[in-house]
Amino acid sequence: MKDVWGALSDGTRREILTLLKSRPHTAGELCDQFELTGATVSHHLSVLKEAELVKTTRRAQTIIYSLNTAAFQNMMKTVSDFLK
Amino acid sequence: MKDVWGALSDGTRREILTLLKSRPHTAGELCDQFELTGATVSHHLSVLKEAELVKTTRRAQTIIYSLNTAAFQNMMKTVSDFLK
DNA sequence: TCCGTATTTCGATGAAAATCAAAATAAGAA
DNA sequence: TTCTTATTTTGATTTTCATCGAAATACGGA
Repeated sequence: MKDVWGALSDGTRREILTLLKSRPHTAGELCDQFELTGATVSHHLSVLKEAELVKTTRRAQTIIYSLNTAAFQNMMKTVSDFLK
Repeated sequence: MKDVWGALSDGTRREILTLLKSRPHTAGELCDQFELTGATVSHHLSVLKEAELVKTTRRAQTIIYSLNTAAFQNMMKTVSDFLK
Protein backbone atom coordinates (compact mmCIF):
# COMPACT_ATOMS: atom_id res chain seq x y z
CA MET A 1 0.00 0.00 0.00
CA LYS A 2 2.43 2.62 -1.23
CA ASP A 3 1.89 6.33 -1.72
CA VAL A 4 3.30 8.34 -4.58
CA TRP A 5 6.52 9.14 -2.70
CA GLY A 6 7.16 5.52 -1.87
CA ALA A 7 6.44 4.55 -5.46
CA LEU A 8 8.95 7.08 -6.77
CA SER A 9 11.67 6.05 -4.34
CA ASP A 10 12.72 3.08 -6.49
CA GLY A 11 14.96 3.61 -9.51
CA THR A 12 13.45 0.82 -11.59
CA ARG A 13 10.01 2.30 -11.13
CA ARG A 14 11.26 5.71 -12.21
CA GLU A 15 12.77 4.10 -15.32
CA ILE A 16 9.44 2.47 -16.08
CA LEU A 17 7.75 5.86 -15.89
CA THR A 18 10.35 7.29 -18.26
CA LEU A 19 9.63 4.51 -20.75
CA LEU A 20 5.91 5.13 -20.49
CA LYS A 21 6.49 8.79 -21.13
CA SER A 22 7.23 8.11 -24.81
CA ARG A 23 4.26 5.80 -25.37
CA PRO A 24 2.17 3.12 -23.65
CA HIS A 25 3.83 -0.29 -23.27
CA THR A 26 2.61 -3.77 -22.52
CA ALA A 27 3.88 -5.46 -19.38
CA GLY A 28 6.00 -7.71 -21.54
CA GLU A 29 7.60 -4.83 -23.42
CA LEU A 30 8.50 -3.18 -20.12
CA CYS A 31 9.88 -6.47 -18.90
CA ASP A 32 12.22 -6.68 -21.88
CA GLN A 33 13.85 -3.40 -20.90
CA PHE A 34 15.17 -4.72 -17.59
CA GLU A 35 17.33 -7.56 -16.40
CA LEU A 36 14.64 -8.58 -13.99
CA THR A 37 12.11 -11.39 -13.97
CA GLY A 38 8.54 -10.78 -15.07
CA ALA A 39 7.43 -11.32 -11.50
CA THR A 40 9.59 -8.48 -10.28
CA VAL A 41 8.55 -6.05 -13.00
CA SER A 42 4.92 -6.99 -12.40
CA HIS A 43 5.42 -6.15 -8.75
CA HIS A 44 6.81 -2.71 -9.61
CA LEU A 45 3.89 -2.11 -11.96
CA SER A 46 1.43 -2.91 -9.20
CA VAL A 47 3.14 -0.40 -6.90
CA LEU A 48 2.91 2.27 -9.60
CA LYS A 49 -0.73 1.39 -10.15
CA GLU A 50 -1.49 1.56 -6.44
CA ALA A 51 0.00 5.05 -6.38
CA GLU A 52 -2.10 5.86 -9.44
CA LEU A 53 0.94 6.93 -11.41
CA VAL A 54 -0.06 4.57 -14.22
CA LYS A 55 -3.29 3.28 -15.74
CA THR A 56 -3.97 -0.01 -17.47
CA THR A 57 -6.20 -1.32 -20.19
CA ARG A 58 -6.43 -4.90 -21.33
CA ARG A 59 -6.30 -5.91 -24.98
CA ALA A 60 -6.73 -9.64 -25.42
CA GLN A 61 -4.01 -11.36 -23.36
CA THR A 62 -1.86 -8.28 -23.06
CA ILE A 63 -2.16 -5.51 -20.53
CA ILE A 64 -1.18 -2.05 -21.64
CA TYR A 65 0.35 0.36 -19.17
CA SER A 66 0.31 4.13 -19.68
CA LEU A 67 1.15 7.21 -17.65
CA ASN A 68 -1.52 8.83 -15.52
CA THR A 69 -0.42 12.43 -16.00
CA ALA A 70 -3.05 13.67 -13.56
CA ALA A 71 -1.05 12.11 -10.71
CA PHE A 72 2.00 14.12 -11.73
CA GLN A 73 -0.04 17.30 -11.81
CA ASN A 74 -1.29 16.53 -8.30
CA MET A 75 2.23 15.96 -7.12
CA MET A 76 3.39 19.28 -8.49
CA LYS A 77 0.51 21.01 -6.79
CA THR A 78 1.36 19.33 -3.48
CA VAL A 79 4.95 20.53 -3.68
CA SER A 80 3.91 23.97 -4.85
CA ASP A 81 1.38 24.32 -2.01
CA PHE A 82 4.01 23.16 0.46
CA LEU A 83 6.27 26.04 -0.46
CA LYS A 84 3.59 28.66 0.22
CA MET B 1 23.47 7.86 -0.48
CA LYS B 2 19.83 8.82 -1.00
CA ASP B 3 18.37 11.02 -3.69
CA VAL B 4 15.50 13.41 -3.21
CA TRP B 5 12.88 10.74 -3.99
CA GLY B 6 14.31 8.31 -1.51
CA ALA B 7 14.51 11.05 1.09
CA LEU B 8 10.83 11.92 0.64
CA SER B 9 9.68 8.31 0.82
CA ASP B 10 9.75 8.30 4.63
CA GLY B 11 6.89 9.82 6.65
CA THR B 12 9.06 11.04 9.51
CA ARG B 13 11.29 12.89 7.09
CA ARG B 14 8.28 14.54 5.48
CA GLU B 15 7.10 15.61 8.94
CA ILE B 16 10.51 17.10 9.63
CA LEU B 17 10.26 19.14 6.44
CA THR B 18 6.81 20.36 7.48
CA LEU B 19 8.22 21.50 10.82
CA LEU B 20 11.07 23.29 9.09
CA LYS B 21 8.61 25.03 6.82
CA SER B 22 7.44 27.27 9.69
CA ARG B 23 10.95 28.15 10.90
CA PRO B 24 14.45 26.73 11.33
CA HIS B 25 14.85 24.27 14.21
CA THR B 26 17.82 22.86 16.07
CA ALA B 27 18.36 19.11 15.92
CA GLY B 28 17.23 18.88 19.54
CA GLU B 29 14.00 20.76 18.88
CA LEU B 30 13.20 18.44 16.01
CA CYS B 31 13.99 15.48 18.22
CA ASP B 32 11.46 16.65 20.80
CA GLN B 33 8.68 16.45 18.21
CA PHE B 34 9.03 12.71 17.72
CA GLU B 35 8.95 9.61 19.85
CA LEU B 36 12.27 8.58 18.44
CA THR B 37 15.80 8.61 19.80
CA GLY B 38 18.22 11.36 18.91
CA ALA B 39 20.21 8.85 16.93
CA THR B 40 17.26 8.06 14.71
CA VAL B 41 16.28 11.66 14.11
CA SER B 42 19.90 12.51 13.41
CA HIS B 43 19.91 9.73 10.80
CA HIS B 44 16.83 11.19 9.11
CA LEU B 45 18.40 14.63 9.12
CA SER B 46 21.51 13.29 7.43
CA VAL B 47 19.37 11.72 4.69
CA LEU B 48 17.58 15.03 4.14
CA LYS B 49 20.91 16.80 4.06
CA GLU B 50 22.35 14.33 1.57
CA ALA B 51 19.39 15.01 -0.69
CA GLU B 52 20.01 18.73 -0.15
CA LEU B 53 16.47 19.26 1.04
CA VAL B 54 17.81 20.97 4.18
CA LYS B 55 20.75 23.17 5.08
CA THR B 56 22.58 23.47 8.35
CA THR B 57 24.43 26.12 10.26
CA ARG B 58 26.16 25.63 13.56
CA ARG B 59 25.70 28.02 16.49
CA ALA B 60 27.89 27.05 19.44
CA GLN B 61 26.93 23.46 20.38
CA THR B 62 23.68 23.47 18.50
CA ILE B 63 23.12 22.79 14.83
CA ILE B 64 20.29 24.62 13.13
CA TYR B 65 18.40 22.95 10.32
CA SER B 66 16.41 24.89 7.76
CA LEU B 67 14.64 24.17 4.48
CA ASN B 68 16.55 24.43 1.25
CA THR B 69 13.71 25.74 -0.87
CA ALA B 70 15.86 25.61 -4.00
CA ALA B 71 15.72 21.80 -3.86
CA PHE B 72 11.94 21.93 -3.95
CA GLN B 73 12.02 24.26 -6.91
CA ASN B 74 14.36 21.83 -8.68
CA MET B 75 12.03 18.96 -7.94
CA MET B 76 9.08 20.82 -9.39
CA LYS B 77 11.06 21.62 -12.47
CA THR B 78 12.07 17.99 -12.86
CA VAL B 79 8.47 16.85 -12.69
CA SER B 80 7.32 19.64 -14.94
CA ASP B 81 10.00 18.86 -17.54
CA PHE B 82 9.10 15.19 -17.33
CA LEU B 83 5.57 15.91 -18.44
CA LYS B 84 6.68 17.74 -21.57
C1' DT C 1 42.35 21.23 30.95
C1' DC C 2 38.19 19.06 32.55
C1' DC C 3 33.06 19.13 32.43
C1' DG C 4 28.43 19.45 30.51
C1' DT C 5 25.40 19.91 26.62
C1' DA C 6 24.22 18.95 21.79
C1' DT C 7 24.70 16.10 18.15
C1' DT C 8 26.51 12.41 15.34
C1' DT C 9 28.56 7.86 14.47
C1' DC C 10 28.88 2.86 15.29
C1' DG C 11 27.23 -1.76 15.64
C1' DA C 12 23.37 -4.64 16.10
C1' DT C 13 18.46 -5.92 15.33
C1' DG C 14 13.90 -6.29 13.36
C1' DA C 15 10.87 -4.96 9.78
C1' DA C 16 9.97 -3.78 5.14
C1' DA C 17 11.04 -4.08 0.35
C1' DA C 18 13.16 -6.13 -3.92
C1' DT C 19 13.88 -10.20 -6.09
C1' DC C 20 13.38 -14.90 -7.94
C1' DA C 21 11.38 -19.52 -9.33
C1' DA C 22 7.36 -21.83 -9.66
C1' DA C 23 2.42 -22.08 -9.60
C1' DA C 24 -1.86 -19.80 -10.77
C1' DT C 25 -4.91 -16.94 -13.62
C1' DA C 26 -6.77 -14.78 -17.95
C1' DA C 27 -7.83 -14.77 -22.66
C1' DG C 28 -7.89 -16.20 -27.28
C1' DA C 29 -7.00 -19.96 -30.80
C1' DA C 30 -7.15 -24.74 -32.35
C1' DT D 1 -12.03 -28.30 -24.01
C1' DT D 2 -7.16 -28.29 -24.53
C1' DC D 3 -3.06 -25.54 -25.83
C1' DT D 4 -0.34 -21.39 -25.95
C1' DT D 5 0.90 -16.81 -24.69
C1' DA D 6 0.81 -12.89 -21.38
C1' DT D 7 0.66 -11.57 -16.90
C1' DT D 8 0.04 -11.91 -11.95
C1' DT D 9 0.29 -14.18 -7.46
C1' DT D 10 2.56 -16.99 -3.98
C1' DG D 11 6.20 -18.35 -1.01
C1' DA D 12 10.93 -18.05 0.03
C1' DT D 13 15.35 -15.57 0.05
C1' DT D 14 18.22 -11.55 0.07
C1' DT D 15 18.90 -6.79 0.62
C1' DT D 16 17.85 -2.37 2.28
C1' DC D 17 16.21 0.64 5.80
C1' DA D 18 14.49 2.45 10.34
C1' DT D 19 15.52 2.05 14.83
C1' DC D 20 17.95 1.67 19.23
C1' DG D 21 21.65 1.95 22.95
C1' DA D 22 26.15 3.06 23.62
C1' DA D 23 30.32 5.24 22.31
C1' DA D 24 32.40 9.09 20.01
C1' DT D 25 32.83 13.95 18.54
C1' DA D 26 32.26 19.08 18.81
C1' DC D 27 31.95 23.10 21.30
C1' DG D 28 31.87 26.43 24.98
C1' DG D 29 32.33 27.44 29.91
C1' DA D 30 34.48 26.90 34.52
